[in-house]
Amino acid sequence: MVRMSAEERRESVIRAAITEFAQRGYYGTSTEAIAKRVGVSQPYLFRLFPGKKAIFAAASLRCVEDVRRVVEESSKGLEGEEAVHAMADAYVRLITEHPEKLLMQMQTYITVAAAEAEGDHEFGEAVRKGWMRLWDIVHVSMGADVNETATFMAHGMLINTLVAMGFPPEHRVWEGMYPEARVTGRLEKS
Amino acid sequence: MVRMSAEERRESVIRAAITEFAQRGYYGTSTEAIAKRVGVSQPYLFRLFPGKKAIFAAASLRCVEDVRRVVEESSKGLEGEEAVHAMADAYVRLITEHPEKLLMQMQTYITVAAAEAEGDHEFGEAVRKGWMRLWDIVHVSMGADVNETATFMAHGMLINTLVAMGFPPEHRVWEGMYPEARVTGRLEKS
DNA sequence: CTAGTTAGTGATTGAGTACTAACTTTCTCG
DNA sequence: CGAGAAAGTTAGTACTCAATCACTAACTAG
Repeated sequence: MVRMSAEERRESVIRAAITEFAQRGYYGTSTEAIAKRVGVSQPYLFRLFPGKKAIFAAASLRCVEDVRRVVEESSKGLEGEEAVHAMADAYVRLITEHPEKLLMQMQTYITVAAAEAEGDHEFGEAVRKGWMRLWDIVHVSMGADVNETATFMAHGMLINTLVAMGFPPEHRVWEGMYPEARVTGRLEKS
Repeated sequence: MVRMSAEERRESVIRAAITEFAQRGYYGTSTEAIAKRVGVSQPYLFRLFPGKKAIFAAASLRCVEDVRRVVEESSKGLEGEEAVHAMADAYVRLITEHPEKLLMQMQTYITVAAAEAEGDHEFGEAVRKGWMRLWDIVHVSMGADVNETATFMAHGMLINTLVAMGFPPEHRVWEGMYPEARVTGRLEKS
């Protein structure tokens, strides 16, 4: 048994939670599954986080932040066409190497909707804030054209959807997408 | 108590299942919640469907089909710019009047990913087939330009995402979208 | 060494859940 | 009417899951 500081453990929990929640969603994921992946007893999660929802929220926000960071860093110092290419490339690489982050994003969107419907606006507010940070980064990188920004983000959402639905890279549905998008492959079982 | 034919009941179950699964996903929705909404005892669902998964699949596929039908009918006899406008308008009206169908679509995408990861390709195959039918309708309506088709679908996915995340219609994130998209409002608790 | 703090576990509980089996009610039609 | 089929119910099983409680093991400062 490896002892860690609470802060380090929380990090491990967040990473494990992303892969678990990504695959089976909030309700489909048991806290025991997360604990097993971390290598810790299930009750101990409740020392590190106040409850299951808090774990999900932490995983969600981390994911949003990861995407923002990757896109931001990829386009640093670039402008226009070059920036677009770099950002698209970076995003596709992220979700190719970490498909769980793609699914976690989609789980997040849906869960925001559910949370809002139940009167919890805090989670949604945080997610929207993270999204707008990403939006603004793309926006300035693209020369502050709202239409182009929207189209760029839209293609990102389409990539997410097609990958989630399991369209293989060679499928004709990928025609008409940024050519980089095609490298995106199948989701793996983990 | 109103007696119905099994076929009629199945229809009611599908409608109820869409609203329930849309909000809380596959695992978050109990068969009892669906039965309550239908106005029937919970075990009776298992006479009408072989199991919970079958109910979800029926709800998913119905939703995909609804979208396809609405888009197809809206663009009938139109071409190019006119068809685009009509389809966008029809889609936005559909998800404004039936927000549950928007969420159910997103639940479907995620659940396909989960099903594929567990070795069930049947469900995914059916969903992809439905999606391609929609794709092809849009494709021919838009004059068979793959880039435009992809961009159109992409904007649809972005609308889904923004609505799910709860961005209000007046939010600046809607700038740069088709103007029709803006009418889309908040999801309601039902 | 000792006292106190931090990291972690095992046992349990109470609520919920998908699904089955056996039974009852209502409709239909010769 | 009477009988079979179709529509529906009640009761129950076997199981899972988030969260709590009371406890132990390991580290650390004086």
